[in-house]
Amino acid sequence: MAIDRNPSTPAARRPGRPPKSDSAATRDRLLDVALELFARQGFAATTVRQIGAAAGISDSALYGHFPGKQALYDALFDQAGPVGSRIPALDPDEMAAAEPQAVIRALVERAWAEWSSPRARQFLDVMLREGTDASGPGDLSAAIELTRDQLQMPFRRWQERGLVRTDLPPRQLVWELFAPLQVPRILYLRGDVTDADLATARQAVDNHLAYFLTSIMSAERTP
Amino acid sequence: MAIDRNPSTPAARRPGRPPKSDSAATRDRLLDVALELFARQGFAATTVRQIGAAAGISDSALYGHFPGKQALYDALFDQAGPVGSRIPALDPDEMAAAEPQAVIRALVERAWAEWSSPRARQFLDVMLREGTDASGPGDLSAAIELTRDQLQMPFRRWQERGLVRTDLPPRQLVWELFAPLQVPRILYLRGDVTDADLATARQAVDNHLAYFLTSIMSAERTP
Amino acid sequence: MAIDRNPSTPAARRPGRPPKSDSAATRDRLLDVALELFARQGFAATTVRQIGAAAGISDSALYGHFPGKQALYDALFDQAGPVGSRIPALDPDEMAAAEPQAVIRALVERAWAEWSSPRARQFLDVMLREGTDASGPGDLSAAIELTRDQLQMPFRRWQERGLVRTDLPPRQLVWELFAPLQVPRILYLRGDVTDADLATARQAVDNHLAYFLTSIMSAERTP
Amino acid sequence: MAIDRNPSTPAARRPGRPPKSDSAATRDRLLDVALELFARQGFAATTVRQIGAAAGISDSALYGHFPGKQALYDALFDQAGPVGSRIPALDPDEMAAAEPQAVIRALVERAWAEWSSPRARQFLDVMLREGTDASGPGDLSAAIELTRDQLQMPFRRWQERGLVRTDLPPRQLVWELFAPLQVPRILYLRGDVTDADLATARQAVDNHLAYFLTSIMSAERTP
DNA sequence: GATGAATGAGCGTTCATTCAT
DNA sequence: AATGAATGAACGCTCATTCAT
Repeated sequence: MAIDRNPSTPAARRPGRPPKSDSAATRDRLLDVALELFARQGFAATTVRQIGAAAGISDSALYGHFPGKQALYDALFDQAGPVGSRIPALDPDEMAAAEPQAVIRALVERAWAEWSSPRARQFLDVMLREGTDASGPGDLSAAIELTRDQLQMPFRRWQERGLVRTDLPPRQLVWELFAPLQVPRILYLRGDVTDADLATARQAVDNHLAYFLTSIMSAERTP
Repeated sequence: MAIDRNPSTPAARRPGRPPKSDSAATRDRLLDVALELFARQGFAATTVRQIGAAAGISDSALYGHFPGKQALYDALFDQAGPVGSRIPALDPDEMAAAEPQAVIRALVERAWAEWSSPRARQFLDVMLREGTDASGPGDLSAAIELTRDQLQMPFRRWQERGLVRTDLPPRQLVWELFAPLQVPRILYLRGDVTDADLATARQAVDNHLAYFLTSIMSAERTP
Repeated sequence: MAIDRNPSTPAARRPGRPPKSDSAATRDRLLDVALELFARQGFAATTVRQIGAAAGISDSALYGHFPGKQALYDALFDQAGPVGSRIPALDPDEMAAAEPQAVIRALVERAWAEWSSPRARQFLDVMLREGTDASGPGDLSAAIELTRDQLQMPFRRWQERGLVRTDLPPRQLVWELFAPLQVPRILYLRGDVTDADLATARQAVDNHLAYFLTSIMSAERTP
Repeated sequence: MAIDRNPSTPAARRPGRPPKSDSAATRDRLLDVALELFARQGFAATTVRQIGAAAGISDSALYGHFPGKQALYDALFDQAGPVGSRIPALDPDEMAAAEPQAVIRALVERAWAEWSSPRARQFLDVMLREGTDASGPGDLSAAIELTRDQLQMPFRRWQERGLVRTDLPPRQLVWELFAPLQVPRILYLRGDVTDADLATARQAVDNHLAYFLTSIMSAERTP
């Protein structure tokens, strides 16, 4: 029968934290929700409190994981790399040896798969929005150039084998395949895409693919 | 000799003109500088103080011309209409009757002139940046559709006269001409364009034009 | 008979300011209350909201008068000059010609008047508290040195006339008069002085004065 | 030979010593670094993180030793006692019997030794800075009073023996000896003292000592 | 039509403190 | 005895907006 040694305790409950924890998971959650909010509202219009709330923590807890709002943003892009360059490359020699039609269809399919992923759509939103930073639309441009470099060799081989038209340099042929695909991507494959948007974008991709394949068939042309 | 009835009047007041200092001019100046700032920094990151200062008035004076910051933004887009639709149309019958090559070259030239104007570049920046509002990239999409509508007739006529390929519907041909041009536009024709950017964009336009013209020439194709 | 063009105005009252104004007066009030708060609590422990509230405005309005909290602090010391140097100087020649006793009594009286003013007491508090800044106790030191410079001439003259002891340089005699007076000042003449404090300080000053006057009388000494 | 009951014990546990890692040592380290930081930056501007880091533990570990930041501060002053009272007393009878000159020189030497110690300098800083708390400059005042009490007896004896002037009460003579010494102390013997500061302070002390000794010599005076 | 003093909401960030481990 | 993830309060400051002049 212990005597209550402190009967006059006013006992106002002080701050503290409730239960649980998991540092790495929280960090990842912060990155996820931040990407989504930056994509939807832009960096400046997204508040630290929103990010915290969406991740299920208070705003001040965020500072235990990142030094600040900008650092969160930077971490997002460090982790992502050049955004458009994610089309998984096929083996160059294999491509050169195969039929152009099949190879090109496969490449476009891969681009589609990459671009329509939620993460890629959100990164695209942020990239288009935040023009001033290092990670502006310049990234998109760099991604296109990278693709041109990677694919010019197979196209040259196909030209040498007489499978595709030879009146234009291979780098331009790659451009004519991929650059137009960025248009449905930019117009429809955004963070908040609807099913209708997806269908519209897919239709545009298929149409362009058909046009491109018929346009590069070898034929006599007068440049 | 008229007697000066008011010897201290610094400027003789002319009869036909209302005395108000310059309301409309100030309003226009506000729209101009706001567009420039929104394009460069985004809506959220632009303050009314900045806009006022750039227009040569105090921030509170802005509220004499617009009910608020958002209203200024809205007025900008009300005044502009669908952004990409500004390609001055040629006469449809004239187009249909002329040589495709010459007409298409002229159309692209007009698009280039429109897109490279400072105002159009700034509007593009704002549109790409502010995705949430009514005036997001949807406008770009609408502009492309509008062009497709306006130009499908001449292409159909050319098809009927055997001047361009017939394996694809005319609306798609228009798409294949104009949609790819949006890529250099979006990547390089921004508010803060440099001479190098301009040259790069122009080169891409010319390259695409040459490719397009050779690709739509009538020829036998197996779809 | 104007028609009410806007009968559905919901008219939620938005922010705004109530009435009145007077820029310079508000600025002065801010300086006053800031000095008092800095003296009582220290710079770091005083919040901008406290200063604003004490001056009768909101915290954000403060930024219309000063660029920030530090600027307010700096303005306070720019306006004040070296804190201890405010003892109004007497005319040097007049001093040298007069009786030492009377002159010295007058000087101490002036120092007392200056040091016991509310403003000087508050400045002393702040100075002693904020050791890191340019306006730390170094100012006190500078003030003492200044006094030594200003008064050494009359003491030398008195020495030459055989009115005060000659075994010590005049600068030290000045030190022995004024430096000890800083002790009651520092201990009792603070921002929150009570009547009892004032009396204690005054007693210490009088005691020291009596001691000093008898100690500097010319007499034979063996150093 | 005792059998090791716990073969995985990394360190053999010695019988007589409590197993707690170093509680008392950590506590002392916390007090030390807290004093230094409070002296340098002030209480409000010093964070518990800084204190913890300087003591080699995390901030939350501090709460295992003290209930909070304020408690640490209080512990510091509980442990210290009245700050200026640390001048080690000489034996009263011995003092009264000896030559005033020698005794006074010895006393001043002890005061100097005490005041120039790092710990005393840091306490002085904190005391002057934190005026609001119980441990403000009132402590300094108390210390001076204490010294006056302790030394008035020897001075009275010297007066009775005709060795020092009798026109002033012994308590004031003590004041005239020690109070002025607080001035170089406060101005120069701070936490961050430089060698130049030390030399300046020492010079002031020596000058005052010489002046005092010649001023209290017995002589006929007319009050 | 314009100014400038003022406001209230809210922002990014810091801090003393709590608690499960 | 110590850690580290978390909290809630508060801080300095910015911003869009109001209103008397």
